[in-house]
Amino acid sequence: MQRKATALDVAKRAGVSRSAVSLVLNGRGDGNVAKESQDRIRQAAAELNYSPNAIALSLRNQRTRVIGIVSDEVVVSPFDGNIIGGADDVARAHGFVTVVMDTERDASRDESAVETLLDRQVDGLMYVTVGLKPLDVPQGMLRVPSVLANCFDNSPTPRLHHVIPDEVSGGREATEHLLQLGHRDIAFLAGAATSPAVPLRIEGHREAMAKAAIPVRDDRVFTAGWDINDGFHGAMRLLSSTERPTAIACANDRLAVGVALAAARLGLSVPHDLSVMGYDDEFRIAATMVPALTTMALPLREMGAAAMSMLLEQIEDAAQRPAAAGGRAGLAANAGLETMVSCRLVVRESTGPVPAR
Amino acid sequence: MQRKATALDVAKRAGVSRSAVSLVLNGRGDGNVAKESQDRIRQAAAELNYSPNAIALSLRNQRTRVIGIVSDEVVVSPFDGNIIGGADDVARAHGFVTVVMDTERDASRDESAVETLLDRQVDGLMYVTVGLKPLDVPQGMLRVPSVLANCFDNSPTPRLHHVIPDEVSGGREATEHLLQLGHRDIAFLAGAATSPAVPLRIEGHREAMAKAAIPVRDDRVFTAGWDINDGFHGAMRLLSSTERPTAIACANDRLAVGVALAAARLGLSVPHDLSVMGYDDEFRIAATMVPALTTMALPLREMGAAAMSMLLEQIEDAAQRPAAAGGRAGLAANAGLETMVSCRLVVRESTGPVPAR
DNA sequence: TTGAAAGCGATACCAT
DNA sequence: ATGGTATCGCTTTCAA
Repeated sequence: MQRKATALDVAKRAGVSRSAVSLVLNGRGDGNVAKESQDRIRQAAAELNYSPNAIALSLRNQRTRVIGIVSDEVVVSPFDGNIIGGADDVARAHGFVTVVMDTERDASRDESAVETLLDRQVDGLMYVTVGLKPLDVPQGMLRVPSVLANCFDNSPTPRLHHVIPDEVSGGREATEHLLQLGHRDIAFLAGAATSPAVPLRIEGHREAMAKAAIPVRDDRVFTAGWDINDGFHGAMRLLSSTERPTAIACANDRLAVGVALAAARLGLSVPHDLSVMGYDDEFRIAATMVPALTTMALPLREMGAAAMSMLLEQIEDAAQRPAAAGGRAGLAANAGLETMVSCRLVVRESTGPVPAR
Repeated sequence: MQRKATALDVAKRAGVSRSAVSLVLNGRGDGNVAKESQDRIRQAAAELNYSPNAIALSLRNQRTRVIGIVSDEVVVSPFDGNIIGGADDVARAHGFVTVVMDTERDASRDESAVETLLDRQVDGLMYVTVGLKPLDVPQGMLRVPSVLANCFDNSPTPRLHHVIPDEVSGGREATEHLLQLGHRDIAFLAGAATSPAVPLRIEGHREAMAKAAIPVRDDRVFTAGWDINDGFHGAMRLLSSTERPTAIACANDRLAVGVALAAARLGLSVPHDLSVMGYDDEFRIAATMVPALTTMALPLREMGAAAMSMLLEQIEDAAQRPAAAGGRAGLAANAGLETMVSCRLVVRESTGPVPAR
């Protein structure tokens, strides 16, 4: 509760001026301050347990070293969470702190969240979404360096850089894995039709099938939803017919749990009678399922890290070029506005060779 | 990228002094500033889209309206996340912003996270953990108003207020629900032995059984772990014997998923042949399981909200009594250091009447 | 009713 | 080598 020591306290104790304290503690003592004074200053600082007041620093330097993150649904999601985790790692490594505001899926709170952050003079802004989606970029994000993670600027002329997973190749590689195991009759249980990720993954699936010269049956690919019960019902439909697929690729791990449940209920063994693939490599689900799920891991932490690196670079650039040239020049010079990060196949126990006829 | 308007800009535009602007915009215009000037000021502010610089405000007022939250594992957890969500709601309603630092289960980062937050002059601190646990309180937390959520001060003489769930009654009510359905042979699949929540819930279970005058068999209560596979193996052990329990209460929902999986594999129908209970009401799991899980919901948001209210009160108190009386007086005056929040039974489809013999 | 000035904590320039 | 001073944006007291 007692007040922290200030630079003035340190100066008094060391018998020097505030300026000297500032110079020494910022490493520019040599050549400016006598060695003896330096020692006294450092000792005094240590004794008083001095560390500079970040607020005063921010006001003075006109940079807060704070990055604002707006998320549509962090708090209940291992997805957003991991993106933010990856972003935070990078930020911390550069001496930045992140403050995240969650709009809890209420898009009308976007603008005000951004304004709040802007009032606090954040050096940059990042918007993170749970699932891949187009975003109506809040106006305020155009006023400071900003970046998008897992979403993209939903405007005719995109203005912000975004980092997204490569869903097409994710879908393709998932199917390729199954193909390699000898499967020919592969069903694809996609997520909810509203997600832009869904058509992309399906596209990947079709590419893989085409390459293997296997026709894709219409009744083997459909949108189900994202939850366990959706997977369960989809699987029941797929598996009840006599002519059932030998493998089911799912658009996320919870769907795969539902599929496994259905299989168990039908007396089908996974992976012996049926191979099941997940997607996401969801924490606490995929690795501990029985059997453990083969899945396509979303590169969440990498995405967050990439987005933050990008953002920090922009901020650095803007600081170099003091208030000149309209600010966005640095970005325009970039190769493009899009960074795609690859998904990663994780092979576990829920997939296996196609059963003998 | 262009600089924001300051109070000075507004003053110039309205043809008054900065002081006038400050007074009017803070609602103390009447009696101090001419009505005419007030109008001009408000209009100028609107035109310039003025909002005060929160950093300058913080420095001036010596309060930042920022609450620092340290968490051991937010980013991948719906648990911490919901506590923080509840806390953030309350903070926002009072004009505060939260900044959360995640230590990612590395306790050695506690102190430095707290120091970082303290350097940024947070008005208060809150520590949140994923599971109930004793906490070695970081020194820095004693220097500003602080509160603990889902953890408690692990020191001979606790100093910080904490908010935790009432695990004993949670365990008891779960078992009572099963008892009411007619079950007599009830197994209890507890989590990992290291969690302090486990003995508490078991205690509740025993209380309920005792009240119903049913002896608890030693082989019906054991610690399994927290994951799907743990539930699966525990259930296989329980269900393979000819004399199997008619109900299994689990210490979390993922265990229950494992149990359901085992049941399906053994050809047992839930809830017809076997009732299964979860715990936590985990988002995206419990409600969408097949069958949907009856579970004991942890009052996460309520806990976060209660903790934040508590904290904000402390901060208010401290502000009233300017630097006087050693600061902690307000807390000591409190009834106690502990707030317990009840769990809530959520009945869905995985529990049913005991099967006829 | 209004404006001038001090001060919050730190940095950087400019005299000395 | 050293210390005084202006400055960041804002609130608040005090004099006019």
